[in-house]
Amino acid sequence: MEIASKYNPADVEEKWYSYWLEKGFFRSEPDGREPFTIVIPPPNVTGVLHMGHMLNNTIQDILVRRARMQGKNACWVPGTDHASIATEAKVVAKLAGEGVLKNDLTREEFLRHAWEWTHKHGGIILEQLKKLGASCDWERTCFTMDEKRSGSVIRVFADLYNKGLIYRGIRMVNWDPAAQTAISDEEVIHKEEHGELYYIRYMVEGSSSGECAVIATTRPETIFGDVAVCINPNDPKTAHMKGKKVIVPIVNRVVPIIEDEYVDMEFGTGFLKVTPAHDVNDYMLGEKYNLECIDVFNDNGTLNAHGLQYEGMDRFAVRRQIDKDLEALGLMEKTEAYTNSVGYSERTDVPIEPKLSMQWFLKMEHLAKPALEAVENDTIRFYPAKFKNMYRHWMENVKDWNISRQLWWGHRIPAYYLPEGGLVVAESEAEALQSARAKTGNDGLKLSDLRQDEDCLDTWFSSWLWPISVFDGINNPGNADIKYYYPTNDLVTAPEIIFFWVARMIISGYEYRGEACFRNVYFTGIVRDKQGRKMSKSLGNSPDPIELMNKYGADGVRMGMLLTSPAGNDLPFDESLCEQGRNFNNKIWNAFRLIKGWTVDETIPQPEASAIAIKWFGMQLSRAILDMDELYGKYRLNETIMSAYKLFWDEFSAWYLEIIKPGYEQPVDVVTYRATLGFFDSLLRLLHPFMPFITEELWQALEPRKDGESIMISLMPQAASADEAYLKGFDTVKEIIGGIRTVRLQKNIPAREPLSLYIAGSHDDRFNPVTEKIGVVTLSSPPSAEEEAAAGISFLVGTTEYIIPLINKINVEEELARLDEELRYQQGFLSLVMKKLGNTNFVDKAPAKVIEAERKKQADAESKIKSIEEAIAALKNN
RNA sequence: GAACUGUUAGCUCAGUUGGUUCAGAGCGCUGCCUUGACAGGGCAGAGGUCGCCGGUUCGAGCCCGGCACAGUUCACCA
Repeated sequence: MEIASKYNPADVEEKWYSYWLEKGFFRSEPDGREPFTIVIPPPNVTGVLHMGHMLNNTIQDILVRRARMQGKNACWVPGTDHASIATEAKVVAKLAGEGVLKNDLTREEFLRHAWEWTHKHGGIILEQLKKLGASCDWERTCFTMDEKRSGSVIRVFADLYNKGLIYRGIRMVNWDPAAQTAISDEEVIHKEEHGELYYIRYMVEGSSSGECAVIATTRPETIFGDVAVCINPNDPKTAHMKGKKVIVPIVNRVVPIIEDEYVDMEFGTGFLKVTPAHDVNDYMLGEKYNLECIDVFNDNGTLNAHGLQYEGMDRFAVRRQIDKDLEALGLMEKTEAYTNSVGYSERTDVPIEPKLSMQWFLKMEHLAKPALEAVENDTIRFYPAKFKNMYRHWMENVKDWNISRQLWWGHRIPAYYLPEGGLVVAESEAEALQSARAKTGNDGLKLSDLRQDEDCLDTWFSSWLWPISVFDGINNPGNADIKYYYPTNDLVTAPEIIFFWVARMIISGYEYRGEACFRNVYFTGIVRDKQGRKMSKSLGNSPDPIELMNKYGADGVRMGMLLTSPAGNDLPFDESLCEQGRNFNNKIWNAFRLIKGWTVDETIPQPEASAIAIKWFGMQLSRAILDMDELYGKYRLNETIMSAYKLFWDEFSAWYLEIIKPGYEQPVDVVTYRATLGFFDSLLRLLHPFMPFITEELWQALEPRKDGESIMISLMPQAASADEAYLKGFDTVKEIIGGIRTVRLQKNIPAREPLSLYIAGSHDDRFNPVTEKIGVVTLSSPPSAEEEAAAGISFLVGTTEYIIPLINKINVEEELARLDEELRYQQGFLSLVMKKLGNTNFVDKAPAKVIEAERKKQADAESKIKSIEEAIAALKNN
């Protein structure tokens, strides 16, 4: 059989993915097995795969594939999110490119465009996940705006409204002037910004002496909304202004000086302009003193009629212009550089504008309680646990959630306004009409008399139901799927959305199922470039995942993503990681080539060394299985893969295969061959969750398989018992061989030149065939006392001295110097130990076990010193 | 401004209740190796005052206090 010396992923990946699909291995239906469920964090429906998705979905696939191989009924539900703001923005931009303005369209027309866009670009990302090997149950693919999910959202809204948890009210909200919608507090990102602090003169009314209040502000463009100036009643600096009135520049509005301790006496001049419509704190002052609220902005961030001659100009243009105009009027005292923090919209990256508007809110305090407890008492575990702090802090200070958005793309709020005022909330128009008639007592009421709320719901108001709604557990709470698959097991997501999504899912889980929505949450890190920058489209520093997979293979990239990404830590991504992954694939490939290249001779006996190697590797394998299980349990996946990596590369390839490898063109005995195939099979299974494609390819080629067989539905190998002493004995063999190799290198002795190796001291003979084969040595006790004393090169393993008689090859001076150095080190070590043992405090207070250990160190050191001294004497005698 | 987390080899990270040679792993680096699975490889090495200062202890990478630096989250005074 001719097998290429390099593994070519392109040849096999598509083949096996199609095979898995065709055989329905990803499909899951409720049955008698233990379920294992993961719901995908739904990517934006029109998004494309980026490195963050690669990491996130690789991890999910590993967890799902492992669970499946543990005999569980694994179900990974895929789907996409309608991403209200993001998608609407894309559609608006696309239409604008065609010269069509959103405002010129009716809601229905706009939604037609949006659906068209969604159908055109939607689901690309799910296709890309297939290339990664994602073993999702594609028949369960959901969309947050498909019929069942939409129904769930509306039902939940109505239910929470009926429970009195949803209310409507005028509040100061975060207004995004680009998207022209309100957004929640969580969607506001504060950024440090270097700006100016403007000192503006507000002349005192009726003063001829030019008396004025100088007000420091960062937002001069809001003076059109000024309705008062506030001072601290305890501030001597401003006390002389009490009771007076000042004139707002440009607007020439006369406003009172009011007093409130809210004003910080240390800041600026001690005067604060009060603009209730455009600042949260000012709004509170406005409420307290019953001040007028003058909104000076249009929804798009330009000034409205209150802005006088500035009407129609953008808020920032007005700021610059007003600076100049005030200067010209002599009312600008000064400006100074000032750094403050400004809220930006997470979606559109424009500064948000505090704005009063009518919005829908969900009361959170009561809902948050069980969700907080669940994480506190580890009913739901976070990996890493450090995120518990963040979660607790947010939950304990949770504010009501603004759930309405002034958008069209999303779930329209099912509230219907009555002609005579008031509203009803209902799951359908028919029900709304019924309720409206009941409420008004007017049976003649028609649907057209009702007006449905124009707003739609926050995207997260649909995704917070995801673990339930994908199993239709809202509409149909008793169905077989939800009963079987819920609660889900693991959630894999980014810490950035812990409040947006994770916390709210937990809340809805308790509200609608009365129990946790998942057991474990694995928080991935952020994928960064070598310079530590977050990978992003705008920076252009993100490699294209599809190209990466073409270059290194899906398995290689999966390995690369996993090798250095502990949970919750950022991943400094570098293509060389994929290279390492690819190299590992190649290593596995070539080990397979080696094994399959052997001819098997059933008549030859099994070499002793092979029998030892099989016994040893079996134990080593068991130990690795236990190790991996423990690491999996702690979600330390990078360490899990490293454990498998070292098992395959170091233990299996470098030791096991080297020991059992028959000579060139020699056959292998059948016992060893069968055992080796068995080991290889186990190794492939252990590696399968990480590298699904190459493991399937080799597993299929390892032995004849029937149609319908697959490594992905086989079971994980189980650990057998391991004899620790035997493993330790083998470690000693490795050290001895290392010693021999070092001597060969130092003395330029070819690796295959046979040598003698004398043993002076205790030695475990069980492994001699291995030592002799790999070390290319003949082991023996020194043939005579004379030989033992004869010069050679010696090294210590433990307290045993191993001597290679090389009298002709050594430089006595050099060897003596080396031994002398070693002797001094051991003597120094011994003296430290003796000092410790001579310390009565230590001897009195330390536990017996520790003292015993020190005594053993002493004995060992003394024994080593004796060996070295003997070697030195032997050299000197020659 | 507050809280939390972290600081161990060139890089990315392990290091359990303080106690055996406990100072580790992978990558990278250095040297040697060209026929026999694999140079996408083999073998052997070098590299660290465990951020700094103090304390507790017979004993500290690990516990306590302070400091420095970094990151994250929250809050925000115009």
